[in-house]
Amino acid sequence: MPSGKSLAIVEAAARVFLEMGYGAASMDAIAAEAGVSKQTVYSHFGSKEALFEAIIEVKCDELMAPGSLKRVPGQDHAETLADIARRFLTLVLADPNSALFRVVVGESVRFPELAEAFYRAGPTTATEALAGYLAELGGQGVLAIADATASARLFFAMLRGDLYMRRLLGLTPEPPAADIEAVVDEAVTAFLAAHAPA
Amino acid sequence: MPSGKSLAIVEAAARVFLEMGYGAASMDAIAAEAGVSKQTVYSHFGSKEALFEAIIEVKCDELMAPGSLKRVPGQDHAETLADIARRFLTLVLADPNSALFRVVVGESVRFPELAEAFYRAGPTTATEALAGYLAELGGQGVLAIADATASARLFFAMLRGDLYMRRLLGLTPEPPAADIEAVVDEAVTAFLAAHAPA
DNA sequence: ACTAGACTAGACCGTCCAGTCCAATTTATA
DNA sequence: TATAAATTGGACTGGACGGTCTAGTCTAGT
Repeated sequence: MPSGKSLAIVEAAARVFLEMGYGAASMDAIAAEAGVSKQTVYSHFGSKEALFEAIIEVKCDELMAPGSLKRVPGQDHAETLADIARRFLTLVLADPNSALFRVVVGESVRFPELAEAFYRAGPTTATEALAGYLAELGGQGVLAIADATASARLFFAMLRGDLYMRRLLGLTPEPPAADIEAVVDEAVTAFLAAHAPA
Repeated sequence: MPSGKSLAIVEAAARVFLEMGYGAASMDAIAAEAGVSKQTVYSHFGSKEALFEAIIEVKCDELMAPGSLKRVPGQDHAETLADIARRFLTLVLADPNSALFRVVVGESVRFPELAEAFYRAGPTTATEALAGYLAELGGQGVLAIADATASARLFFAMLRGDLYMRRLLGLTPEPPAADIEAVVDEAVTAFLAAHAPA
């Protein structure tokens, strides 16, 4: 139960960490951003490391909260896949989330456990969910799926194309929906072609 | 013409920066690693920023030095694509290179020009080279290529799958050739299926 | 031998920052 | 209202680090 103060600290810390990275973020800046004294920060979270870890874990959880795989019943598989892809890309390319990823990558040497937590919360979870759906489609003969997990990974990989790379490097602002749609179309089309049943 | 000292500094700085990241790398550590006095570091490169930029640019150039697209004449297109993929993945997953990428991503806020230089040296160059080849294949009717650049990007995206992600997050050591081969096979197969001529 | 320039070792300066301490003040609770 | 708990703000410590400076060494070339 995050009281007002505690919540303010978490949110401020997230803002500062994601914007400036771990090294460049100072505890004074975080306290100021939270409108709270530094001592209060230290009584809620014992150290900078602990605060950072807490923030990253909270953000990882938030990232996965929107269940990312609610299927609409009447939909055919192409549109369902497009939906999943759209939701994935929108989430992953959004500003605070790509900033989070940048920070986790940048600090993965200093905080390997965080990188692992991120990997579990993100890629692993998403892959497993999609693999389940693909296995189902494979069973129905709608698609030719030899290895559902591998296919799920391939699907997400196809979505992490040039746009994703440019976001990762901070070269592009959050893209408009149309740009995302183009990537989704291309990936879904190619994926379906590559998994057409014999 | 890097004299012995200058070269030692560059190499030591590369090692330290890539291993520890920009923030955690101290100039004292770099000097010590180079077996050189700190003053010498400062007379060769005026500041930490300048040194970092120099190192990253050198590494970006090195990264692209192995021309990455020498085609063997008698080879069919599937094997050529597999070759390109193999070379790309081996390069990109190798230890110093993925460390470089991690650092560039992590510092892309503080050093946007470096991120841009990296993007140009890496993704842009590779994509253009492959797009040229794909356009050729398209012209011959070997593959159905509507947008050569888009297809090239898709090809590389397919290669940046789970293994790539795990390397990015520092969760896995440099993978054995067999692991790379599996990714190559999967990607090439899917890519060919998605671009089969009508 | 003389000189010039690169180099060394390490002291040193100023700054920044994580983390502590504390006296004063607010807030909550009974 | 009285008391306990949480918070504040700001001074402070200790240490790391970027960068400078200096006194002196090493090596060539002349």
